[in-house]
Order: sequence, then C-alpha cells, then structure tokens
Amino acid sequence: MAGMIGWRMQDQEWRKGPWTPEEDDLLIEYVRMHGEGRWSSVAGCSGLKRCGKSCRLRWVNYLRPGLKKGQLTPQEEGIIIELHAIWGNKWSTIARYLPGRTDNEIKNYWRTNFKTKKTPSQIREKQKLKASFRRDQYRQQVSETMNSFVLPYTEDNNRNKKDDAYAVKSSCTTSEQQQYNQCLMAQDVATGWDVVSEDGFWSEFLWDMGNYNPNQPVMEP
DNA sequence: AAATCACGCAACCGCATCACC
DNA sequence: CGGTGATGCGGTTGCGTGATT
Repeated sequence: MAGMIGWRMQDQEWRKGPWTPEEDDLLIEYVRMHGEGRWSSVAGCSGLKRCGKSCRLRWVNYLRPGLKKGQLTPQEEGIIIELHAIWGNKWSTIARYLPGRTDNEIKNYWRTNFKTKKTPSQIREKQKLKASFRRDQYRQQVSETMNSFVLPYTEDNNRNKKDDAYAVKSSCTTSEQQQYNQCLMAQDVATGWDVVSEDGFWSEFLWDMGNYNPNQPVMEP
C-alpha cells in the first residue's frame, strides 16, 4: 500500500465525479473478495483512485445488491411522509423501514417533493395532489401488469380473471408465483389507497412493522 | 432549431460519533 | 483520558436531461 497512510493518500489526488463502469467493477470485486467495510483500504487493494468515503457511498447508494431502482410506490411514499412526521430529517432511520431504498434516495425524494418555502397548508395541498396523481399512475401500472399476467390463461375460456388467478398460481413456477403475489399485493394497495391514506393507518402499519422486524429497533424520535 | 428553465439524481463536503491505541 | 483514524449521516452542489419558450 505504497504512499498511503490510513485512509488518506500521500502525494496522490483522489478521483472525483461520476463513477465509470470500470470503477464500479473494481469496487464490486473488492467487496466480493473482502466484504463490506474497511473502505479506507479499497484504494490500496483494488487500485481504485477513490477515497473510502466515496467508495462507501457508491456501494451503499448504487451497487449494493437488493437495491430497488425506479420510482417509489405510493405505499413507500406514505411511509416516508408518516415517518418524517415522527423523526424529521432522520433519513437513515426512515430508510430502515424501506428495504432496498437508500437514505440518499429518500432525502432526494423529500427535497424534490416537499421541501419548499410554502406554507404548511400549501405543502399539504401539494402532497395531496402529488399523491393523487401517483395513485392514478400506480393503479394504471398495476392494472396493466395484472392484465399481462392473467390474459394468456383466460383466452381459451369464459372464466373471469379473478377465477383464473388460482389457475395461474397453480400452473407457473415459484418465481412467477412470487411475482404474481406481489402484483396482487400491489393491486390491493392501489385499490385501497384512499383508505390507507387516512390518518392513522400508517401509524398502525408501522407499529406492526416494528414488531415484525426486531433486527431494526424503533428509535425514539 | 436554439436557448432557457426546471427537475431529478449522483456525488461531495463537513461534522458527529465510534473504536482503537 | 486524549489523540487519531474510520465510518456514518445530513446538507448541499452540480450535472444531465427533458420540457418549455
């Protein structure tokens, strides 16, 4: 580890700015070999000219397995709103209740949607409008997904889609079943959105989550 | 078609905290 | 117990891209 003391490097500038695919590969390979943590030694072991902080951030926010990409679901948005009311800007705490989402992502989401200099009533109004728009989008998306899933099995008979759900579940692979079950859950969320948005629902839901996942203890606000 | 604007996201920075010596 | 390095967190910035004029 020539020229390196601790996590600083002597006589060497750290690279900054956007990561290249080659750098990503080096970091992934490093984590595969050494596991997460010890970020300060990434540069020495992998040849990356990035500081430990930068490597950790890249891994946590972008490369880590299990990360969800794409837009937040209305359910996730609801959780964020509810938890932010409890904890404020404790993004990492909120992120613990959204598997696959990062604190940075949640922070960006909040800043984009709700961090304005408007009055509280204006903020609430914007939240309602945004939630309403997203709900309609989500319903449409779920509806399309469900149609694409079930239609191939309904073409040859007159049974309705609800009846055919069982046929799909019993005839497809385990991963297809999982995917289908997720669709069903998403459909439930979409159809019940007006109900779940009411005051109190998320609190109960989160209370259940707190009991459900003992490895992520609920912190005092 | 070009210029400008607005937005979303990735990444950086500074500070706080923790762990080890 | 204080010093130093490592890590985590929240705030902020800057760039790319799509929308608008």
